[in-house]
This record gives sequence, C-alpha cells and structure tokens, in this order.
Amino acid sequence: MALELFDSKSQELRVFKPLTAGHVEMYVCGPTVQSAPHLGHLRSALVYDVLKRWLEASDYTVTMVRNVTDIDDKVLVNAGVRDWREFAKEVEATFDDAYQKLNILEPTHKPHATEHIEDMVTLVQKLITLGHAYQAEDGSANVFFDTASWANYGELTNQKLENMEGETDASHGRKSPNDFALFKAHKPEEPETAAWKTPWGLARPGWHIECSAMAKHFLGESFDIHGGGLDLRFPHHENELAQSSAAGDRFANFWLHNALVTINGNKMSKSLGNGVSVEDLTKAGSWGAIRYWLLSAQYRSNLDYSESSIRDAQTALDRIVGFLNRTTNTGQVQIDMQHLPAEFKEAMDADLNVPGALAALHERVRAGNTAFDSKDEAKLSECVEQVKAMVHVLGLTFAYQEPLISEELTRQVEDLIQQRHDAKLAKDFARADQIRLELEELGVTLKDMKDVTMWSFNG
RNA sequence: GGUGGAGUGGCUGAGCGGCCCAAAGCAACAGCCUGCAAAGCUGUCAACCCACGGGUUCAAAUCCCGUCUCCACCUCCA
Repeated sequence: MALELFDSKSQELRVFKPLTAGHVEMYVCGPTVQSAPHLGHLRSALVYDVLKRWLEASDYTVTMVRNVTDIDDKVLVNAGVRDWREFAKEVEATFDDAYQKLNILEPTHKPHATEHIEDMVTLVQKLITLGHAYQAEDGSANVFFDTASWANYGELTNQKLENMEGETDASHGRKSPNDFALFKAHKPEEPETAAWKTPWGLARPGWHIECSAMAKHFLGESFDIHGGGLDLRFPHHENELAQSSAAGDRFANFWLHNALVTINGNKMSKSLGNGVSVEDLTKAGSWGAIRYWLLSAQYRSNLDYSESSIRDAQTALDRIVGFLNRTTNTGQVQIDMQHLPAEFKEAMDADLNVPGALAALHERVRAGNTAFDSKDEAKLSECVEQVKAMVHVLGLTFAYQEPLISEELTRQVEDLIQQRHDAKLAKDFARADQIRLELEELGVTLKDMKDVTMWSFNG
C-alpha cells in the first residue's frame, strides 16, 4: 500500500509520489517568535516531525525546511523597550527547548527571515517586473501584491475575491483592500535595526513573502510538501501560493494543514490568550506523555485539551514503556520496517492515521505481555521487536531511555529497597511498611515483581 | 454573506458502503500477583445500534436530501 496524503488544495486524498524518486522536499511554517510556545505550536511541529519520520522509515531521504519568522509586527511590539533581535532569539530558544524535549528532530534547514532579505527583494522585483506587484501609490516604501492581476488568487482556499472582506484599516497606498504587503515601509517609531535598504526605500518584509523566498532558496521552484497549521491557510498560504506562482514557480505539490488544538471546543491561540503553557503541561505528565497525547488524534482532527488529557496519556504511555522495561535490557532500537506490523503500516500510510497506529502498538503490547507471562519466548521476542520499531517510528523511544534520576538518589532508593527486602524475609512487616512509606515520600513508586522490586520516580 | 470541517460508549478517539453485533487508550468493575497493599498483568464493559428525520442500496456510522447543534477561516495566530 502506498502513502496517501490529504492535499488541502485539491481537497482530496492523493497517492503521494515525490517529484524526485526516493527523495522528499518539504517546507513547514515554523513559529513567529513573538511569545513562548503553547500546545498548538507543538502539535504542528510534531505532525510534520512524524511525517518526516514516516517518510524516512519508508526509505525516502527527506530535506525539511522549517523557518523562523524573527521579524514581524508582533515581535517588535512584544519586545517593548528591549532590542527586538535579542528578544526574538530568546523566544526562539524557548521553542527549540520545547521541540527538543518533545523529541522533535531538527529540520535540515532552519532559516531565519532576517537572513534572507536579499532573496525577498529579488522575488519582489520579479513580481513588479511581471506586473503582479507595485510600490505604494502614496510613494512610500510599501510594496503590495496586486491581487487583481492574478486570476488564480483564492485557488488554495476556494474563495472569490468579491467575497473577501479584505483589510479594514487605512490603505497605506493599496489599490485594493485585498492587496497584501510584500514590504512594509519603515515607521519612525520603529527601531532602525528593523529596517533594510530596498530599491523602494527603508522597509521590512511582510510575513508572506518570507516563506516564499526561503522555500525557493532551499528547495527551488517546486517541492513536494508544504505544511502548516490550518489557521495559516488564509491568508498566509494563499498569499504564498499567489506570490510564488505569479513569479512563475510551481511551488508545492501537496498542501498539508494540521487541525488545531482546542480547549473546551475553542481554538487555543495567542490572540485568545487561552494557551496552555509548557509549565502547566509538565506538571501533569512527562514530555513523553505530552508527545503521546499530541499524537492521539489524527492530524486533521481537532484535539481537545482537558485537565485529564496529559495524565491519561501518561498512563497509556506507561503501559508501553512498562512492557519494554520489563522485557528488555537495552534501550537500543534499530528501525526496521520488517518488524512493523501490517496494521501499523496501513494506518500510517492512510494519511498518517497515528491513532490507528497506536491501536496496533497497544495490541502488540498486550500480546507481548501475555507471551511474557506464559513464557512464550519466541512470541515475546517478536512482540518486543515490533513494539520497539513502532515506538521508534513514532519518536517515543526517548520516553523509556531517559534516566532522569541522579546516581546518588538511585543508590539511596536501592539501598532502602534492599533493607525492605531483608525485613520482609525476616517477616518484620512493620519495618517493611515503614520503609515503603519513606520511599513514597521520596516520590518513588514501587513495583514488586516476582523476584525483584522495580521502581520509578513519580511514576 | 462566502469557504471549509465536525457531531461515534462515562471521557479521549479511530473507522467513512459489506471484515462494524464499531479499533485503541483512559475511567470503571473482576481475577491473578502480594504478608497486606500499591504498581503491574489479564479479563469484562457500546442491544431500541454511530446528532435527528427521510431516502438510495441485497447491504449504511459510512452515499444522497432536509433539520438541529458546534467549530475554524475570510484581521495577527501552528
């Protein structure tokens, strides 16, 4: 079975076939570094991380670009009196930190908008030459895309120009309220560091042109997949598509849009201020649990957050981790498609049906536990290999590889466990129970197995 | 007004014409294990049936029509 992906431009499932055999190029819209990440940003990054992992597991090589929008109205506003560049770096670091803790792989390229102003100028000049862009009629350095000149405008979101509401504020030299900024003229109240010399005067780039220019810089005039959050479909991606195709590029072959994280049924967003922060999440469960939860709905379905979400995910993940811990001595995993069950592959190939893949994973865990208890070594070994491979593809490996506990504490805990064991042998149950209480106070969860006592911290 | 999407068990969430008398997880309950527990494991758990009303079909959660409710986008947002 071949991988099928839902292309939101043609609004249908299409069999995925890369433009170049064996190689996939993808561009994903990364964050505007205006404030710390919330669950929605993490979900988006994670969706494309899993896609990349699945493509690689399917024997493709993948070039992935995920940009950083480090110059934007909001960045300047939120920086306040501080140097906006320093502020942007700081926010970006909080994203990188969260990505890393979630085990999101580094993209091949991580370009910053401010590093590609030249590319943007070149692209805009071309658009002007071709008659699809113009400098503001008021003579300022504002440059706009001429939507009326591009008959396909609206093709991505199936909208007609006359139905669009357009910009409501002052025109700034626009011909039409639907025209969007390619470059924004420098404003006196903004720092000079946030302005670049362009053929039209001092200006900074608009948001949309950044992605078109960076995609072209790294991937050329056409590439396989463009991904991003559903809320970026319009205007951001519509405008990207208009710019790039008006400049003569074929641009993306597939458009993927991940659905949003909701809370009480409503979108989680910066502007609504209902974002759940990283601090809140890590109180409820580990990073592994957060990753597991974010994967628990198919990427085109909304994912609704509630208080118990992460906690429930932790329990589910612990089942998988517990199975591997009690049956395996090593955290080493080789990715081997041979070991992936057919149900898992079918689910992943069906537009990345990760919940279906997780179902296959849990089924193997149960079969493995049964084999373990009945001492069916052959069956057990098969299940372990399968589970390891699936866990690896989903990027959950780190959840059982991470030794978070210091050596000192480990020694202390193991010493107490030994004392308790001795007390139990001497049938001094009062002493054994007392030690059990001490361990609980340390935040240790005991697991008395047949011959040994296993334990985990806050588990 | 325009454009998309969604309504499935206590909760999360797959399935999108027959394999569905609806996956998986959580919760709940029971058993095993244990000195007793916890943890772990195993099992059980959707019967006027997949928002409601019609229709198509040999066959519908899945297709069509209508109704209701909800969400997203059309302004910055993953």
